[in-house]
Amino acid sequence: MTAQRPSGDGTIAKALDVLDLVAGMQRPVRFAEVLAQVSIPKATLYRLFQTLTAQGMLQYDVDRQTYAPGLRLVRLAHSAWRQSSLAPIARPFIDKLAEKAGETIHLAQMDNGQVLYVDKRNAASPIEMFSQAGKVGPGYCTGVGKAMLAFMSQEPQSQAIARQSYYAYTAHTLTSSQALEAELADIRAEGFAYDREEHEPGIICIAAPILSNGTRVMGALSITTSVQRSSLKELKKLKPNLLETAERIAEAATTWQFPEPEKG
Amino acid sequence: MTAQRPSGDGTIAKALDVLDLVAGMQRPVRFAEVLAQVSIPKATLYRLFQTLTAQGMLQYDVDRQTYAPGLRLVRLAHSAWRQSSLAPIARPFIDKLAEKAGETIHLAQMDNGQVLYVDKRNAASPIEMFSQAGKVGPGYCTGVGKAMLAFMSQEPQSQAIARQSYYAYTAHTLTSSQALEAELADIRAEGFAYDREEHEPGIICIAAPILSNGTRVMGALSITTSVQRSSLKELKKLKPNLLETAERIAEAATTWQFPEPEKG
DNA sequence: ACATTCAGTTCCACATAGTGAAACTTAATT
DNA sequence: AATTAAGTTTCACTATGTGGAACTGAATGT
Repeated sequence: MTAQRPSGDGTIAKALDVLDLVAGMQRPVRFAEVLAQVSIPKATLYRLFQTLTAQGMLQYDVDRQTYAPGLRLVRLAHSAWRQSSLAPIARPFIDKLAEKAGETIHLAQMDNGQVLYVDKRNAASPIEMFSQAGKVGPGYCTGVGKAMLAFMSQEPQSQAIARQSYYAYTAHTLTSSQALEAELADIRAEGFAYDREEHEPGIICIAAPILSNGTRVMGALSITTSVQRSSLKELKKLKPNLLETAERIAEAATTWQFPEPEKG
Repeated sequence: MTAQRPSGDGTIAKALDVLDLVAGMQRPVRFAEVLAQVSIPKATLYRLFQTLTAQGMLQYDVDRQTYAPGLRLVRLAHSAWRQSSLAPIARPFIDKLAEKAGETIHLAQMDNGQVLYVDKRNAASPIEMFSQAGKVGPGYCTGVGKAMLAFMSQEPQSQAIARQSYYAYTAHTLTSSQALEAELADIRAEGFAYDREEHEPGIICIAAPILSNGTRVMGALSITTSVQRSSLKELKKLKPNLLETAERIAEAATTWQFPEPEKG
């Protein structure tokens, strides 16, 4: 529930861990709350907060005496999203897929064993901002998560598998690394993944990995629906569309290149 | 063109400055490029890059040998946007205004003298993701920028005014702090601001500040259109709607409170 | 009104952690 | 093969961050 990155050494790592912690609490937090969560002496933590606040990475609410992640992050993330995520490249393909499928599309990438959603297209009710991009989810019980895990290379894969919480969100959640590994083998064989109400009751999806050169995992793409609206069987009909879109995105991503810097 | 925050001391500040720089270049950059821009010795910069990359704040492209802002930022920004921006609170009001106005709505906040867009609603073509939130713009020649500057308190205001670049984007851009200050006086008197094609040719807008308790600037709201579609005169008719929405948002924001932390 | 507690802040001797000049390796260029 | 430029490693130095402890001040209890 605590430690996130390898981290450990370095002032910067420490500062970022604290940032992560604050962000992870999902609401403004008091100094003491954080202090209780970490094994950093009071004075040190205090100075860290000061620095981060001065830097705009944290925002201090004088009235409530709470800290929350600062707006500077939003600005930085804008660049990150544009430059390092698949979202800008994938956009046109996703739009097309969303239209054809008439269901919600998710685009996700791996971040530290977790699923990081970088884009979402909802055929029915459009527009979801940062509220969706940047969201994180579990790797072991989401379609995109499993699709990515299945195709990761040995080393990071086993790390990621070990890191999962295996919390039983629903009756269908895979709750052990053994169960997950078996499932991942299937996914590798089939080339795509199901989410059989494993994360949220009633919510199902099919997901495909986005593989550069057919090997390295860059992300995953999913079509989501509910058991009320549809069924796994029905959903599977979209498999060709999903796989094709995933491939197209992979292709576009490997080709993609930022405009060369002009001299001067 | 270089220095951004007060910064100066502290390893963390240095690291974040570098991050800002990389993000600011808007494309993946090579080590040497950055080295040329900063007054940090090679070895030090090198270690900074290593640390930031290890932390997921930067992403290294092995093939191209370039660095870009990392996905960890996207995750962090998600929290920042939800907790520290006006966007989640303002959303319903903006939706309503967008519908009524039939034009594009921007929600912005101040970040370090610059305008940071935190939300955008486009009546015509929906959906714009991170591509819009997190975007920055100049303070002195945008509607939202001027609206915020006009109502800032003495000290930060003069700082912000001093920091503007006064680059002439168009023939209508205010290109001196004097001209800007005169304009700001008008805006204070009127309670809202125009953008008379000052940032982009053909693009006009009206903007209102969002003031907590009628004084402290929290952000600004604008209705944008083009001279082809409409006119300043036409736009002004929406002034009451704009002002009312801004007030409503301010009200909601001051009332707003995160659910209290549960014990345990 | 006084005592108690707890959150937040400041202090300062100490040493860890970051620094940066220089040397080195590697890859690209002539 | 010689030359340049980009990236990486080394190492002595000390600036920077550390953390125990003492202080302040507000809030709660007696």
